[in-house]
Amino acid sequence: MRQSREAKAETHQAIVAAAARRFRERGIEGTSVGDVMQAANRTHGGFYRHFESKDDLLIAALGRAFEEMLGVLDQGLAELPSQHALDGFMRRYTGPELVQDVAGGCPVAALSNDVLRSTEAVKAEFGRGVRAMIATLAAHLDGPEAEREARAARTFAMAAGAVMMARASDPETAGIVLGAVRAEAPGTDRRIGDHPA
Amino acid sequence: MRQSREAKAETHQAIVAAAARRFRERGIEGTSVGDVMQAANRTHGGFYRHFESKDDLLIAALGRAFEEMLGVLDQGLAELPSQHALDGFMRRYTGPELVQDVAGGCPVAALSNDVLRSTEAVKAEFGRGVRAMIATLAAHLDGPEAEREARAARTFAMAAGAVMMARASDPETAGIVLGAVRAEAPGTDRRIGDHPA
DNA sequence: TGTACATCAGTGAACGCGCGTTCACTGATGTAC
DNA sequence: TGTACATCAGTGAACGCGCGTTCACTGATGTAC
Repeated sequence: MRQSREAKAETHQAIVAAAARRFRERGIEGTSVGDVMQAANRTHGGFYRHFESKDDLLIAALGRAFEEMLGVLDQGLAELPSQHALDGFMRRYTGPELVQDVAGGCPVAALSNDVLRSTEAVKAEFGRGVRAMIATLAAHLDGPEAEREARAARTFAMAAGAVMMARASDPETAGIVLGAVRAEAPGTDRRIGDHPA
Repeated sequence: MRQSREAKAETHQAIVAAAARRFRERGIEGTSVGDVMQAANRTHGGFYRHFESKDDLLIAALGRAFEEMLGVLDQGLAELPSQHALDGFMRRYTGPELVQDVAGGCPVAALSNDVLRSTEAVKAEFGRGVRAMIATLAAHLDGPEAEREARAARTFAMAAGAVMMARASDPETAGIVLGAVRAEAPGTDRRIGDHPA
């Protein structure tokens, strides 16, 4: 039974939304087309009316996941004075709420290793998301533009690296890593080799 | 034809060495037991004389990969004065040699997302490796002990995060991220929100 | 030290299973007149 | 606006394939005497 244009668009969105969560939660290879379609309350056969391949879906799902994450980021940064933007970001990004929510958390922290082994098209979409994250964070800082981007990129790299390491470790190790980046002097701006005051 | 104890030990090491590279290169789900055994010049059926399961092999392979990485780290840090240990580490870890060599590079940068979705036993082994990396780096710093560990953990998180993001992105984005953490003021010690001098 | 036998490392076929993708089919939607 | 027909969204069976694991078998190694 043919569905209306609206119904098709709804299905499309449901598939992308389900995929954006599943891919983050279970990884690319750990997520099957059937899983996604079931989560979207459809049968697997209809999948190819919407996407050319699983990779095609992955690209759409990455776009969606980054959009969601940029929303969380913007919301968290909205009311912060610029001198607290970086540590506000760091505290939120490495906090239990986002660390525990793999399916709804940052695609960088959930899928970097999977995307590494994907096609150039997937990496291009991922790179677009990474630059959007850095740009959004940088927009909340002050100082010369090139330097704001670099500071944003360093903080983001530290936050994402810490979350990935913590999630892949036992709880004790996770605590050490997250504690270090969240500490009273978490620093992403002090020169390497300098000693904290 | 039964093999001698020595021959068995040789086979065992060959399997672990092959697995340590394959898992990093292709991921956990992307690496089959057959692949590994072929790389070790054996047939797949003999695998279960050495390991109880693929997960059991993964644990051994992680141990091996961390050992290799600790060797690289120690070697790179050996002749550096302590005030340059962190930026020496950062430059080596984020340099093209290690970034491009996924199979022989850091297991954290290659497998964090895969391990995240593995069993507790695998995470425990991974956590052990992470702590060993941090401890080795911290041993080359000076200052109070707790603070050395925190600085080492922050730098390691930033380096690993940057490499993971860069590998999963298009070359342009990779350049931005790696450039930021390798910049003349790469800083992992300055307080968040401070402006560089 | 020599002999007889038990052990077991490694082989390669086979297992059941889930995967991505294809396909014939259905019937409601969209379109041409 | 009404009618006749083409389109195509969604269904569910089927495809070929590679996976982790098991198994009967082999013959050299290890061991008991």
